[in-house]
Amino acid sequence: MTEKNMAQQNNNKRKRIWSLIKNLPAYHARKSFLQALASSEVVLVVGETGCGKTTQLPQQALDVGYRSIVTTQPRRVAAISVAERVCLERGVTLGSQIGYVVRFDDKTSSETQLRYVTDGVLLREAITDPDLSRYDLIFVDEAHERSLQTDIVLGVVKRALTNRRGSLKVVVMSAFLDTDKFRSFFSSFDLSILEMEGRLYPIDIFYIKTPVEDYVEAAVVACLQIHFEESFPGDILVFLTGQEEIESAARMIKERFDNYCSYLEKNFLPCSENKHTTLYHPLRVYPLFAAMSPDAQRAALKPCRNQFRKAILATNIAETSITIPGIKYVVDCGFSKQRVVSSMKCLDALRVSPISQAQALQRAGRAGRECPGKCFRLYTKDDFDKLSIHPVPEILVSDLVSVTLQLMAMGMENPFKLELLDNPRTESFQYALEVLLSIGALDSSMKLNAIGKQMAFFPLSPMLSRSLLESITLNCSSSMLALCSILSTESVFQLSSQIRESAFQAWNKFISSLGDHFTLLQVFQSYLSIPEHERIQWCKEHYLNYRSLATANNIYCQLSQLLQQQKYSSSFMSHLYEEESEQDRLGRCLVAGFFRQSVRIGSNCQLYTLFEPLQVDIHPSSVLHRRLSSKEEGYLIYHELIWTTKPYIRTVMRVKEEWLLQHGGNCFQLES
DNA sequence: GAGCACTGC
Repeated sequence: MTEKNMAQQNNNKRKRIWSLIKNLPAYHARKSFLQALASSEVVLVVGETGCGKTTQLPQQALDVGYRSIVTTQPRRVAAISVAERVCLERGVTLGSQIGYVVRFDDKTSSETQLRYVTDGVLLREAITDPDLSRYDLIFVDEAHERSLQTDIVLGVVKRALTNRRGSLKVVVMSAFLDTDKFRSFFSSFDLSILEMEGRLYPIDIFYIKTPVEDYVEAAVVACLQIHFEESFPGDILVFLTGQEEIESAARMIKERFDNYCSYLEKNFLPCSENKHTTLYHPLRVYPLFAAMSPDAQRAALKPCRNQFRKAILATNIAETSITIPGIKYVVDCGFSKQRVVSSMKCLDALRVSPISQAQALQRAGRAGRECPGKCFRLYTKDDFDKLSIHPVPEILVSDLVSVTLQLMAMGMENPFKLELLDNPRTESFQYALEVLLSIGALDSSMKLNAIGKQMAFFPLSPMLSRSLLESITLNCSSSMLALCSILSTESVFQLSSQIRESAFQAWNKFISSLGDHFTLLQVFQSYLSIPEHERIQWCKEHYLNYRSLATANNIYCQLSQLLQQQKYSSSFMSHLYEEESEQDRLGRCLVAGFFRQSVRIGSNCQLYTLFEPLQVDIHPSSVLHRRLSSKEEGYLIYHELIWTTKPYIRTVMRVKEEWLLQHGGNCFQLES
């Protein structure tokens, strides 16, 4: 028999094993899952939220003798809460047989056989163990969300399957799956597909008859209509796109509801409490978005015991991240803010764009978790049909510098070759390689060098990693650790229009004339000097975001530990620039990581980026905004470039020309 | 003088 024939026969054998098991009730699912697992290398499980796939299937695998199982989740909270639930179901202590690992929190031990992890954690493990050899079974959950990390995990897992034929099995789980895509992605393996029945209650979906111009107005009307016409109890969840929309909708609902109530009371109702409550129930409005304080978020989630009806106005944080009890009605505006691909490199732009059908289903599903519900879509059925079925995979619109470094650290010399569900444009990878080369992570043959390996070791952006490594050489790593930590977190300055004056006054003492980097460092170092139990109060007094600072502190501790593990030899350190101030040395380190993001100050404070021919402005939130004198010359570096009404640079600092010359990766030379 | 959807190591 020829080789070709043998290959063909093997292929046929695989095809025959492939099976499709449709809509299994839960009691059948158990048997079928174990059969599928026994006969295939890859199992795709499709099932809505609540079908028990995440909690039940890994336990079944445990019961039939798999001894090292991992289940990945895109989000921390999910990994933690699922692990806790499974432990409760089995009556075992968290961290013994079953545990979880998320950043800053490892609840596993040597006896742990089933671990729930975020996919970022698994990718980090893959750097030291690219074939994931410590696991015999890997579950990848929420694959339909197509997050950057999940897509990369799927690529790495497929590679491990190929390298470890026979000793590894994979289960991909999702709510609604592009089955064909996943089937062809895993076509070289024995594959089973399992569909499990969800436990969602039926949801009636209503469309608007004619398109609306202003969906915020439409959402307000819909919300009030539901309140007055639909049965009580049952809370309302309204999906809008951002803080501004949510706040104005909240104002409008409150206003109109109050007006209507006083109109009713004046004209129809005697002032009797009883009659009052039988004719209409009170309505309370709660905003919900990520930037809110945890206290305010909790208020929106607190059950109201049917004393009034809640209307929660949320961003897509309520789509996946936060589950709100008591929701019976969903209003969906059909839009969300999404990152859009930009022709310009390293430029973020958010735009309000139509959601996908999958997202619309997800939003509607929020109405049927506890009882039959209703979903009111503020768009026509025609418009729904025109929506794309699946969301744009994140990998197609993301910056790949970090991911490329990680893949190379796993030993892939050519990350282009990793098989992925959707391949990013070649330019994205090429750009990533170009960046890595220029900041010194690659040698001239484009292979990862010692510095690059070190950079991948830290959970930081490659540019920050580069700055951190430079700071070891220049003997200022302790302050750089703090700077890296605070630069890795979201904004610490809490903006609110009412308290602007007093907030600016409170921030004044932190401000550094060099720019935002040292201002932030000043804030963080002051925060660290405050006793722990006084920190929350201190943040309140200074209008600072406690959550961000606490996260920065966690990162700071993690980075310090990692740095200690590394034990850099003294040959790594130099005595260069010893006579300079620490600030100057820190500046040099930042330039070593971020010189690609440098800007020349031209006449009249016109700013031009040096790597892309682009004129930019300093964002009004920067301490250097309007602080450059009209005759000032020189250079700046920035941490972020964002496109809103025009290109803005955010988190900006002044740098010296000689720093660019000496730490700019040989990209600069003096004009003759 | 403008405005930051959401995750993650």
